[in-house]
Amino acid sequence: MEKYNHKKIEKKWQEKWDKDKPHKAEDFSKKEKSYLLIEFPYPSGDGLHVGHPRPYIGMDVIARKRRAEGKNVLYPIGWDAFGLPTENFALKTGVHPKEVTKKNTDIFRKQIKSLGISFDWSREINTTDPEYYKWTQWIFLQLFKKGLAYKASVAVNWCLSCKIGLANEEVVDGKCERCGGETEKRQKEQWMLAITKYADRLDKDLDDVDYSEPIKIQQRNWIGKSEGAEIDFDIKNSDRKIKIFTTRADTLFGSTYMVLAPEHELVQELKSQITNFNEAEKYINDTKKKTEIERTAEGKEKTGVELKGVTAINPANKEEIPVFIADYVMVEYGTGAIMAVPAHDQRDFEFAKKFNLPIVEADLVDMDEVIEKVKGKKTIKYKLRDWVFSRQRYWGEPIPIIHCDECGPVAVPEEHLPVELPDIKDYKPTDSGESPLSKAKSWVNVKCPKCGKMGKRETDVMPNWAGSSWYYLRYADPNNDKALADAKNLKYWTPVDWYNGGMEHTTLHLLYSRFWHKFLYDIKVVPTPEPYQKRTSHGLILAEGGEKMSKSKGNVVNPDEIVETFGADTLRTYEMFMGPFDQVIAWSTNNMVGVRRFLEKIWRLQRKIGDGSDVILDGTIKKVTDDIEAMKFNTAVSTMMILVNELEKTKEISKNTYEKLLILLAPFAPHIAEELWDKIGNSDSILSEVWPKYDSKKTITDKAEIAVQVDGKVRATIPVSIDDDEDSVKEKALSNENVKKWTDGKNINKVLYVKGKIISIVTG
RNA sequence: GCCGGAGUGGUGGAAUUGGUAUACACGUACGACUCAAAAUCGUAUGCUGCAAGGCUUGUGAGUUCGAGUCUCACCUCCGGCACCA
Repeated sequence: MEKYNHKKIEKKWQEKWDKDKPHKAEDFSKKEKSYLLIEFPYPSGDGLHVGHPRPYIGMDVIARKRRAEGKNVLYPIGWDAFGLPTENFALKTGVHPKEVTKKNTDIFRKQIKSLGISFDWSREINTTDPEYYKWTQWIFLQLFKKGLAYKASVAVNWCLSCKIGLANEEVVDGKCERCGGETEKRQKEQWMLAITKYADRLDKDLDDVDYSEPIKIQQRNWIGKSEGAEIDFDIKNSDRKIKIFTTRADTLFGSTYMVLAPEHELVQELKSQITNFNEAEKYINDTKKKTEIERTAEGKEKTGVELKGVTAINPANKEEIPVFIADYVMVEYGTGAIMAVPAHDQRDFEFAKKFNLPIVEADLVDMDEVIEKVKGKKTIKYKLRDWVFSRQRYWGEPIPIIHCDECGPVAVPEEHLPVELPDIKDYKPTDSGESPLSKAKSWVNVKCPKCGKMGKRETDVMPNWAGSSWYYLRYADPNNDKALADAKNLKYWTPVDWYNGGMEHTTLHLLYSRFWHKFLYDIKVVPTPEPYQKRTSHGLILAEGGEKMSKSKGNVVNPDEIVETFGADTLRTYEMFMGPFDQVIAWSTNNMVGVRRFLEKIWRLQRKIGDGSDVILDGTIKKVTDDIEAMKFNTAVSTMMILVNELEKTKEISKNTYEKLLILLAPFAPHIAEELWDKIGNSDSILSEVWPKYDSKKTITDKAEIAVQVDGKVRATIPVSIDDDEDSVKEKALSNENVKKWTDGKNINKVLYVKGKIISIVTG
């Protein structure tokens, strides 16, 4: 018998799959469709590390199994290739981002192919391809036409080192999500997408999809739906009112002062009435100067200034109460103003203590009655903010808008799409925040499509989340030049049946793409209200010491080396076996050895094929089948290991048993499965084999033995058969020698028999 | 602070959802094969004890014939959110 030579085998079958394309999905096939999706990678210059393919392998196992079950599986791949690292690398080396991207995707493609993932490579897409981003721009224009893309002057989170404005979702602990650098607020004209218009549906429709519970909860928290009421407070000697939002209208009687956000416009409007306006103005300017980190780092110590001369009237008890500005109230949320109830709110309490304000317990009253009495209005507020969509960099999709002095922002006519990125020499970002594209004068200066006068192109580009917000639609029809995808294709393939990705994208990509999809649904481009029927997540793979893998720490495990020395099948099966799929786990090359041994055992089993009787496989088949669908890949593998250990002990095994084992193994270790399938005399590929069925009656292991407990402790096991009646089993248990030893001289109070499981004897 | 998730051998982890805790794998020890080593195979391996037995799923209580699993309180770790009214 030849030795198991993974290099030879894996090369052989990968070349065959490349040629025969057995993983190609068929549009409009009569078979039941199954659209499986992983998050398409960003092709970085470093290539893959061993953690990247974990989700690809997991979904590949499911894809291969479902094909064997007769489904028409779409399992596609592409490249999310716009973004900063490529641009930064290009800036450093002088190589154009386009070329960097080409080089990186070539490396990634080669690496992924070396793992034998069954992607349908005929549908490969790339977000930086003009034929692709043409449709990203097209979607933007539809948003623009419906008023959901608009330009506004907003305080954006500005990353000082990337020199780029960030969306709220991209700021973590006041720092840039990408580079970890400090951010500050800058007032800038930005393109915004009105995701808040969809807040309600993005929250509510989570009821209709099969996402894992933590994902739903995290999205709901981020959307931050909060039901309450808006109530107007009169201002003494003024016809203006202060509108507040509260979820606790029932505490209105305990409101002893009010707070406006420093940036609240009412502060300026009441200027003439405020006797200490200089003091207030200084506080407002100080607040503006603070970066996000400073504002939260100073944290708990409350600051503020009373607006002297301004007195509000509590509508519940008509009491006159003072009005403050303080930075613990945010302009962006609610109405930017609050009624403070120090007896019932921790923050108000701290503030009241510091400023010696009265703390009054509110009587328990009915919320609805109070709202009605003070003529309040029930409303719902969300924490979700509109999406800052402008980026002042080069390597992104140009926003297809032309600014005209006469007409304002005008959409580029659809027949002029794509607006391609101009080739420019200098695409360095600028401190002023002006996009590098503004330097391409001949590109920028164009005629207004509406009036024909000279106008200027928008020079901001889209964020890297744009192309990924709809890519799963393109896979349904990747080469269409009339539409983002043909309606027929979308009707056949969408929604995505199962989408697996990282938990870190829950409030970014996942939410953004749900928003775009809902919009496309509203304008009747896509046939379903939700893009993804089911969403699961995978755990990160850490380095051996339990730290995150990173180039700088030098602890990156390269899959190429593992494939070279152990083989792709070992790598694949180990990544499935190492632990629960959704859990963070540390890499261990030592532990991987066990999986290699397992595959070698299967390899050697081929010698034993002979007259052996069929081993009852039903239990194994059921367990592997169910575990794969539940993503419990680790126990699926261990179930096969148990079977293989058993087969090793027998002299001869039947061909049928061995073949079934190979079919079960194939989704995990496809190369060795194909090779062995071929070696034992099959002319067809194992890929055309049908997933084995099991007899569910035979999977119930009618245990030959059950345990006997005396006073809660197992004292014996006795043989029973499924037909034994209760009394005879009890009789058998009580007459057992070991049991007698423990019941001797005691009263037997109770004997319980749980069929097929246990006998419990209670003595007194 | 709030919202999730998790604590099981020397290690990664199993446990049919209330029914024989520690499957599977790594590691370790001993044995077989070998001149030898590697590979492979076999046996053992939660702790304690010569043994019978006792103890054991982060800690403490509770429910139950029976708890890793359910309830309450607490501790620790991981993830998310955070002056959000």
